[in-house]
This record gives sequence, C-alpha cells and structure tokens, in this order.
Amino acid sequence: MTREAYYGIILLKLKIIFNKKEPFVPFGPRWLEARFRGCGFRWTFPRQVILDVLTKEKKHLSAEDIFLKVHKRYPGIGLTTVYRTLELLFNMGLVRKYEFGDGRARFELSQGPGIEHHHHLICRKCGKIIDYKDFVEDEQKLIKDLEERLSKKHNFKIETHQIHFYGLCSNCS
Amino acid sequence: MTREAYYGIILLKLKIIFNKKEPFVPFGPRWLEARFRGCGFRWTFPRQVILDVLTKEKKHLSAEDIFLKVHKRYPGIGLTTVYRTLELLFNMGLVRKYEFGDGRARFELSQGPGIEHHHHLICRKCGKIIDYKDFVEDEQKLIKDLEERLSKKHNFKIETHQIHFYGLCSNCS
DNA sequence: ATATTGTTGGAAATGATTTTCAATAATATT
DNA sequence: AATATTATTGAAAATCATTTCCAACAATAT
Repeated sequence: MTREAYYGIILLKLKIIFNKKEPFVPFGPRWLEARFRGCGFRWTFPRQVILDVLTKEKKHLSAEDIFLKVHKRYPGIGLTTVYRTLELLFNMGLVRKYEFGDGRARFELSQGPGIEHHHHLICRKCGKIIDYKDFVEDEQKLIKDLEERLSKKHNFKIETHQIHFYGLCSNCS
Repeated sequence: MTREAYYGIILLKLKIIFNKKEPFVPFGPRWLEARFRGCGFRWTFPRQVILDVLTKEKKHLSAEDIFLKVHKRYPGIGLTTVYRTLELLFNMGLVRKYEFGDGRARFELSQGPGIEHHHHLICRKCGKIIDYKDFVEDEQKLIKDLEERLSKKHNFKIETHQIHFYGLCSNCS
C-alpha cells in the first residue's frame, strides 16, 4: 500500500470516528489501548513502548529523544516507526507538537491522568525548555475571550493555542 | 576566516554594542543603515535589498519567499546570503523568526515605522497564516503580569513571546 | 489454523538550512 | 585617488531532521 493510500485511510478512519463520537475513553488502566482500538488501529508493541515513554517522560521530547529511550527497551524499533507513531498520535489528538526554533520538533502527550495544560519558557542561549502551568485561570479567561472574538472576526475555528516565552534562563543571564 | 570565528565576531560585536547602549536609532529615512553601521557591519547591496523586501512585504515570509523576491531585482544574490542575513538580523533583534509547524521558518521585520506587535492564526489544513493585532491591550496586561511572575519564579529573563492559534480557516472548515 | 491487511524496519530520498572556500566588494589606510 | 585590509558574498557540497519506498512481518479477522 502506498504511503498516500495508507495515510488517506488513517485520516479517513479518524474522520469517521471523530464525527461519530468524541473518542473519549475514561482514563482507566487501558484507556490508550481502548482509544487505539476504538479508532480501528492496532495495538502494537512499538506503539505501546512509545506511548509508555511519552507517559512517563512528560516533557517536550524530540523524536530522537524518544527513539533513544524506546530503543533501550526494544532495540528492534526503528526511528521511522517513532516518527510515524508520533504523526498518528498527533492526528489522533493525543500528542502536541511544538517547534521552538532549534530545528527539531518536540512532542508531548496531551491527554491522560496527570496531564495539565501548560506553556513553555525557552532559553535563547542554551535552549533549555521550562514548563509553566501557573496562572492558567487568568490566561484561560483571556484566551477564551480572544478565541471567540477572533473566530468571529476572521471566521476561523480555533482548536488549540501555544504560548512561547523566549529569553535567558538563570544559568545564561 | 572560519564560520565559527566569523560568527563569533558578529556576536561579540553585537554584545559590545548592546552593552554600551540601546542600539536604537530614530526611524529616519536611513535608520537601517545607521543601525548596521552602528553595530560595525557593512551596508551592502544584498542586505539593502533583503531589508527592502522585508520592509515592504510585512508578513511571515520564508527564506525562499524572500530569496525569490530579492532574486527578481538582483539575480546575482544567493540563497545562502538570504539565510545569513536573516540570521544576522535575528541576532540584531531586527527580525522575528517563527516556526509554525510546516518545517520552514518564517521571518518578519520586528522594528520600524508601521510595524505593530501581533500574533498568528494558522490553519492546520491549508497552512494559511493570518495576522491579528486585535485586543493587544488586554493581552499586554496579562502577558506583562505573567512575565513578571514567571521571571521571579523561574529566575528567567523574558525577552519576547509568541502566541500561535491553530485551527481551521474559513475555506477549510 | 490460515488468510487478510495494517504495521514495521532499513535504506534511500527529500528538503530546509549550514558550512566551506575562493572570489569579491566595502571600508580603512596610505 | 590608489592600495591594502578584511568583512561579505555565491556556488557547491555537506548536514540534519524528517519522509518515502518497499519487502518482510505481525496483529486481527475468518
């Protein structure tokens, strides 16, 4: 099967599922498996390991970071599979993808027990990334307001947002 | 001169100048030239043309976009020079660099007459980018507040921020 | 137990960006 | 104004993250 057909089917599957219902599954012990099967995808070992890494290491990992961690446990796994799985998870709405400016994308699980909405501080000198989840209430209020107004004005359906702060971390300033 | 030494010198120059004074020059007719010379850089023709393009086309251009426009007027110019100039301008604080997730960086002049602080809406389907500069006052207040608190808490010196909204544009939803 | 077909790994390809290096052009010096 | 100095440039090659191709494989359906 060509790549185009393969991903065409994936997107189609997701579209159908998402139109039928919110693919929400309670965060029980096997909710990820349920989510995969619910969307018609296979619950394979590589996917399990990648998701386990994402679940345990919550913070902005690059594809290579994930590959290295996964590789330790399951040396047979390929970098390609990591990229493919991340793309699938992104399309499923399970991971967020960030580009902070150093040329490599970062990924984070966006749903699950203990996952909180947050944004990032990025040091322009050493590249260190710090999460912050403070003052979310204030932000949420502004953003919600903003989203409503922007949606109307530009006829744009906003789904997510990212806020990046750039500057110098304690070591570099 | 090796690349490392060359850029070492550039960064050193910038550091010295920026420590001595705010490299601000009133936005007169030749303020860009003054800014360049003031930092010890040469005011070359390629740089002039690139800056002219950035000044006229204000919106989130990729390096290739800029190259193509510049190339029309001065076919001798190389893509390498465009990348190099953009890096220099970024280090001088004259351009902002964005990565919206499609694998290519976007650049915008960040200072000059008529340049306004703004953020972006990005369509996840067609990649269209819309600027918005509405409601900046509300945002500024929150952001300023946030910056102060984050600076203290994480001992992080915030210099800039970016807000990206992702969703579906009017054509794609 | 077997057939079906979605998924995988590795190698090769891609595309944006960076590096190298000799030639050139902007500025400083005479 | 002529020459010396050195920052800057362009083209080709290199690099690096990510994607594609394709034959082998493994998860699920029959």
